[in-house]
Amino acid sequence: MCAKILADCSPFVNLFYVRVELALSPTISLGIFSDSDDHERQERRDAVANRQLILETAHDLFAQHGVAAVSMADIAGAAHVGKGTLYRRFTNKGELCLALMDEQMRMFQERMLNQMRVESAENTPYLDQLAHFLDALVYFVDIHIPLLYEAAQLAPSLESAAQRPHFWQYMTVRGLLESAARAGELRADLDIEFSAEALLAPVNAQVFRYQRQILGFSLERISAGLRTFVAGVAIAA
Amino acid sequence: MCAKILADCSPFVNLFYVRVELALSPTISLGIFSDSDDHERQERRDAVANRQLILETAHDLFAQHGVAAVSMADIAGAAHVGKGTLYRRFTNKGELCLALMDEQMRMFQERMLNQMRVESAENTPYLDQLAHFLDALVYFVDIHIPLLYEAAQLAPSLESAAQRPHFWQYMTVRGLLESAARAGELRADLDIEFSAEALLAPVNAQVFRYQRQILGFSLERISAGLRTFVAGVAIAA
DNA sequence: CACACAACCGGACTACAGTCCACTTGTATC
DNA sequence: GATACAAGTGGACTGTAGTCCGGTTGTGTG
Repeated sequence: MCAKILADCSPFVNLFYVRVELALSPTISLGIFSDSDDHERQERRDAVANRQLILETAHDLFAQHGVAAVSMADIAGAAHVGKGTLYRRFTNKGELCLALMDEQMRMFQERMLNQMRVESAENTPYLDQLAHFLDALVYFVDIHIPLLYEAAQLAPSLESAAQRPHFWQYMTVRGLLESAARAGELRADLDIEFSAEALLAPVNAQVFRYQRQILGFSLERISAGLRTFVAGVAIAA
Repeated sequence: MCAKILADCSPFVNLFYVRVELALSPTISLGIFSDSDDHERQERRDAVANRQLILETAHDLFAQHGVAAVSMADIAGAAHVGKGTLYRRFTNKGELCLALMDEQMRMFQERMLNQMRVESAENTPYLDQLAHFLDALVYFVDIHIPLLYEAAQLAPSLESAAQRPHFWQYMTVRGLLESAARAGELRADLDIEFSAEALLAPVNAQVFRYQRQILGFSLERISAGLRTFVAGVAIAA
């Protein structure tokens, strides 16, 4: 599925951005690009209430004891809900973690999208836009690292939703690199798809957490380092 | 502990290489740099036999059913050994996976060490050495990715042994970058420690597996991409 | 309003990682 | 060879993720 979306995508940042956002919206489970009223049989009212209840309960428990220390049974218990109900709403703990940051993720995407629109209008070089994006991403990831890390560890299958955060990041970076290439900002020989992955690799939850907690890198340092690597893919000035 | 070793380490590649290897040898559990006969009370003969038996059994089961599909209980059962015994030898599944590739890892280190010695003698630029190292690493990681991935997922604590493979890779890359810096091959502003991490990030088991299995990148492609990124940290020619 | 059925719910159940501890055995010492 | 005890051993036990299924309830249709 990812591959299909990827293949279909228009190279224009703004366009595919919105599309990706749509495609990955959790309320629209099927019908990838159908944009409005596919009333795919709504969730029942009690189910919606439960989802909300679970999310709030999980949020509180996570805040109180840390993500890793809270079990699914704990959440179900605290929300006075059976485990079956919990797992019907969120197929695994990683999914729940992702759902918990869904709204903020959405806002972050929105913000980045806007920023890129503005910067494009101002003719900011695409590689600068890329650096700005990565900078913002570093700070965003740092805030949500407990949830992101947990989600990454508990992803059962590789194709699964745990890759969702990574996916739009990838599409964005790739889009910016492609734009940069068209604008002649890039070294000619560059493998854009690989480069997008490589630039995002240090922001992978596992890698990022290691850099922060074991190596003690500051956010500024990581961000600056990434900026250097972005500069590395530019044509020699 | 890692931090300490790291701090103490001589910047000379060859030296710290050997030291790291020594320090991380699984048979020498304590006494980090004591180099020869600390007869730290040997394992009992039956224990040694069991370790071997377990390793062989695990190897066979993994080969037959895949790493993920084999449980610790399976291994214990097939080896006619209690779970207590199994866990006394290998504190978790990740540790067992690492032990399983210990010898080949050792040989790989040896090979790389030799190669770097030769290339240094021939005055091969350090950045070229680095590219060669990363190239070899990509192929090595690919062979052992099932074990490496499992080990990475099952690492309980960050400081734990699961970082062992990463650690010497890091020391090597960092050492090469430092040598390159001294030789004036590097951009002046470069953050060497971060760069070492960033160059290795695409070889992180999770990231690497994603690139291979979902994105379908070939080994050649990854290797070539990394080479480009190494070139990116060089001074403009 | 009554009916049907899909969606929902709770909690018992399985499978697995990892711990614990009472018991056994190898080995160093005299 | 007898003794002491550290090291090793097996398997019962705990805690957690995730599945399953019989019973319940909300909602669209006549």
